[in-house]
Amino acid sequence: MVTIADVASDAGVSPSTVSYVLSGKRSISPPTRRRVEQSIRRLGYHPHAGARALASNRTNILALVVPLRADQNVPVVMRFVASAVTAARAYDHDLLLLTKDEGADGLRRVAASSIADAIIVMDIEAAEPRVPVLRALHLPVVLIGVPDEPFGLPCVDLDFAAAGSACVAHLAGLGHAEIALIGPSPAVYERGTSYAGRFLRGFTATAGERGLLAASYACAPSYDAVHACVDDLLREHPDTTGLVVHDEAVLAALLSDLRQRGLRVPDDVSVVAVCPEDMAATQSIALTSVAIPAGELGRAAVELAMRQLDGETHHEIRLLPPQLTVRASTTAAA
Amino acid sequence: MVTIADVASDAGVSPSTVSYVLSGKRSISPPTRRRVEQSIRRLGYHPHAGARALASNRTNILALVVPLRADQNVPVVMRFVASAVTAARAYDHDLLLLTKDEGADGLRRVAASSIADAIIVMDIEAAEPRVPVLRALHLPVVLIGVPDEPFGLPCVDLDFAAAGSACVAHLAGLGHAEIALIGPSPAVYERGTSYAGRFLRGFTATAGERGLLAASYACAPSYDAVHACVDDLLREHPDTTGLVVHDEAVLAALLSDLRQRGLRVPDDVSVVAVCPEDMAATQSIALTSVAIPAGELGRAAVELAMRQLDGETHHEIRLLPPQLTVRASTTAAA
DNA sequence: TCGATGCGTCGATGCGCTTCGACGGCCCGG
DNA sequence: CCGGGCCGTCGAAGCGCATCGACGCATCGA
Repeated sequence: MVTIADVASDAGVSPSTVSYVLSGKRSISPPTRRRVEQSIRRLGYHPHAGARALASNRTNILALVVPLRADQNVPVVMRFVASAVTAARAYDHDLLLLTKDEGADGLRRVAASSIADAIIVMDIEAAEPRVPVLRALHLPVVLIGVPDEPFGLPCVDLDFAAAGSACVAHLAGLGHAEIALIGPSPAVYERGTSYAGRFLRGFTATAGERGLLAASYACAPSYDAVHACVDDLLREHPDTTGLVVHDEAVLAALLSDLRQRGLRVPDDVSVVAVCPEDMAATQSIALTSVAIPAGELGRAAVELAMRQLDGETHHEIRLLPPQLTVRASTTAAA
Repeated sequence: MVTIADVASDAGVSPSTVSYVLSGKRSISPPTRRRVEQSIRRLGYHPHAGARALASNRTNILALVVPLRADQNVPVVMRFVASAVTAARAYDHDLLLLTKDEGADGLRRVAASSIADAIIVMDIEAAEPRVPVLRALHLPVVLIGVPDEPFGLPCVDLDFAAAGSACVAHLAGLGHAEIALIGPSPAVYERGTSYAGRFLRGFTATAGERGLLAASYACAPSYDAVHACVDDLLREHPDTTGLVVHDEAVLAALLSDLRQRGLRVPDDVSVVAVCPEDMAATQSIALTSVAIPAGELGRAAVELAMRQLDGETHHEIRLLPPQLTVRASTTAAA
């Protein structure tokens, strides 16, 4: 193994000088710096992560706690993870993956063993039980999602209320008078995931302001459940002409179900989806949608973490504004 | 921070005794062990990961290199990651996530900085350029997928040749005489991903043995591409009654396309899919399928890694046998 | 009864790095 | 021409742990 001492003797300097070249914490003369950098490259030196962590109390590792239930929203989680690991690498950090299953003990373990410099937690519930634990950790934390009581913990999320609002406003602008929300499966509501409620509130409030009739359904992501849900919807609100779908897992089934019923999109029903961009574009019809900016969220979360590591204690709640893109699935009401 | 010295003085023993209690590498009398364990629990002691790594040359971290292209096979990757992290935890290890984007340099970095004890690499291509690098790393490595030249590196994968074979055998058994394979998008073949070719070989060989007419198409995962692909298929092989779909991204689009053409599944065409179990069950019709055992693969990969860390150098290539489950999408030929 | 054996525990050492204080040489102002 | 200050570099200490050799005590056979 190549150590800092090897580099030092190769470059004819002391180990501490090499360290300072690497960290930039003291000024080094250009010629010396150059010699050291050459030696580093030539020997392929990389500091031993453990030794560095021991001496500096910094691991250059970010922990990310993700939900790995299969029922979850897999593509969104995956995109989030992808952008987080990329963003972390841009700050010269690595990403350690933890599952929600490990619970509070897992968080304590990670903190106590100094395995990571900060923790990013996805899938935050409204009454998030991990919040007190996270606060007691004395470690930088970033939440993806907004619990009812964030207690000063920094949060990042899509502004779901505004997203619900935007969907309704779009349909209202097209002259639709009766609309319905097809929300995520009942399980999501039961779990108390905060975004579902926030979206629903934005949806309902704006429908009220605009004077629209607005129903709302929760639907599990299976063809049968979707079929039953649409049955209910058409029975209870036969004049519905606008649909807002807040669950990407349901999209394919819904579009297929509508087609089988002879309901054309957008001629008979306009559909607005809340889903990742590329998903909206690759359904059987290109969907007007509010994007779930998983990539931006991942980046933002890492940024907030890094900022805390730099000593800023800027306990903000950053809600990304929704972006509605009009595609082929919505049109003016008849 | 609670250190081993704190535990030691709390329990009235020396630090080394605490260490031996933890590692079990020397025998400790039951009373002492009990006192130490109590102190550990009471103080909430967890060894400092960096210090442990420095002293023992073991990090208790496994690195996992995943492809994070969006075009990829997201649900399968996610399942794999999920099971790998769970399996790793069962061995008291954590999972560090790396992206394929980092390439060979990333592998060298991880190895040189002793950040992980072993590396698991997904998305192996037939002519995998990373194989020589991985061999030179002097670190335990496990490949998910089988390159043309594994050179002694342990591999885990589904036996795709057998899977292709099983699909054909199932359709042949039902009396289908003319079948077609709808394979992954041309991009996958171009990249030289090894599993696509192996599946195709199994498919073709068994079709030959059984005397079936077998065509094969590569299809990108979009509704348009699927439509065009089915156009070609029906024009060139109008008597096809059995379809093997080896790309889960294409499934929903294909089923929807067939329905729109008035082709009923399974009455007019039988469909066998290669996809994760739950995906097969949640399409518009429950699909006869060969499972992609992402969970088992993740577990197996971690096991092979741990085994190498235990000193075994059992450079095996473990191909999991395919499991075909008959569901509602296949029936006897007319 | 005495030496040999083995079990349970301890102290010291070192893993590779960061960081702090110190020091020598240089430049500048008086 | 001399002293003070600054810049660039070095040496030493210590981060928390695993591990090795050593040691004391009890046990057993001769």
